[in-house]
Amino acid sequence: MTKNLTRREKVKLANREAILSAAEEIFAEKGFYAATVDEIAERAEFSKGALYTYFKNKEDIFLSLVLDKVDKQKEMNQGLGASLAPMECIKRLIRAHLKFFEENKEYFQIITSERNRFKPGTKNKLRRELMKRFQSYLKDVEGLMKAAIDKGDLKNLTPNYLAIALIGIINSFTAQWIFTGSESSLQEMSEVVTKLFLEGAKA
Amino acid sequence: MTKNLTRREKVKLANREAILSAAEEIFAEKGFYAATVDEIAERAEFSKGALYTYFKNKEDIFLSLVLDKVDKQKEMNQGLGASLAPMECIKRLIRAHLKFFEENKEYFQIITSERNRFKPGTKNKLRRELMKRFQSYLKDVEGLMKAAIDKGDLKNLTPNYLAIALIGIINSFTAQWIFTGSESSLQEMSEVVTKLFLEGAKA
DNA sequence: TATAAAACTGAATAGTTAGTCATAAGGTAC
DNA sequence: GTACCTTATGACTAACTATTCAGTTTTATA
Repeated sequence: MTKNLTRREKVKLANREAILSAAEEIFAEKGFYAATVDEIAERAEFSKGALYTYFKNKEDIFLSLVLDKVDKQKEMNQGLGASLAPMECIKRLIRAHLKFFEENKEYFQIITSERNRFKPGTKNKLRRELMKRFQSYLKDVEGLMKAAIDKGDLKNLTPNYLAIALIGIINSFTAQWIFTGSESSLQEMSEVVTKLFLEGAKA
Repeated sequence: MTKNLTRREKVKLANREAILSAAEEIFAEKGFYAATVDEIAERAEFSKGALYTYFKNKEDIFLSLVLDKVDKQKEMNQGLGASLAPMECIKRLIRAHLKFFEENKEYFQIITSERNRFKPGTKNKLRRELMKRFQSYLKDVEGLMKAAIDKGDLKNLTPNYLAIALIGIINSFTAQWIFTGSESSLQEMSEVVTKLFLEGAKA
């Protein structure tokens, strides 16, 4: 699918990816404001000026990056088979989420750090787009919860609350995994997370 | 207890609080780097120079603020009666947490945004202190979980995981509450949160 | 009220950084 | 090989911001 591109176009695309990848690391480590364009350029092995032929400005780098990842995550969700029994779907969702964050921990750090700044009221088109996708993402999980409730698999609670709780547990495990040095495997937490979410803590 | 302070000392203390309160709003809104000392000074109705008679520098303002709040939160935890049955304790912990975040949403925003930057390796004394207190905070919740397990009230899972899950659910509800405009009461979520944590989602 | 100490002010300083642009290098097509 | 076009470079600019400090105002005391 990356075919019927000229050599030049392919190089351009690869360079773009390299810049985004460098930016991901820097933004994760320092946050949007403390990260400098110079540093991103250096890590990507380009001059600063070159970055501006790929992206309009620093914010454009940032938002392109996050947008790409949000889409990848959403794609992943769709790929986990809505045809399955809702319950099985939820188990897979948990595993897929943990896998995604394990493979994209910089992204996780970026969104947890910067989500506050995506709040309503912003004029920027990309930011609005991003907010829209965050919301649509939550809605997807909610939809899954609703299906499971209708099937009688889950308690009849507001799907929104179920989704918030599940995402919260996943995020919390991910954050702690990162904080403690990301040494073990995050995916291995799937069973505990699933058990805690479905069965609860009570004996 | 604020007695046997001279008038001057009392004013000084009040001013310090005012500056921290202004800083809290600005830091929550913009994050540490994007917040400017000018803006904090203006909101606190002081000149920029005056801030430097109260605090060593911008970071000192920030860390003093967070340290104060961490301590308040810890204090709150201790105040909820360790003598009670563990189960009752957990219920109160959930309510107390939600209440605290409802009353300190700026603090919540600040720590979720900046926690990444508190990671190991920092030389700064205050930062290390802060990290230590975060850890000790998690340990407190873990201790509670352990007590409840020993009593046979909770499943025999790693207390660390139980604590992570509960904190995750609470944080997630808080984040969503803030994201959607903080209009309803967050404390009212206590029952849902408790139910989800203890009973789980499964029907 | 006079005096000294404390606290405040805001302009000046020193440093940083996003973004630009004239110039150079590299690639493409004939 | 040459003329042309695309991309890369990095010094430069303009703007911003943390911190300082000399001079001013306020407060406490006697």
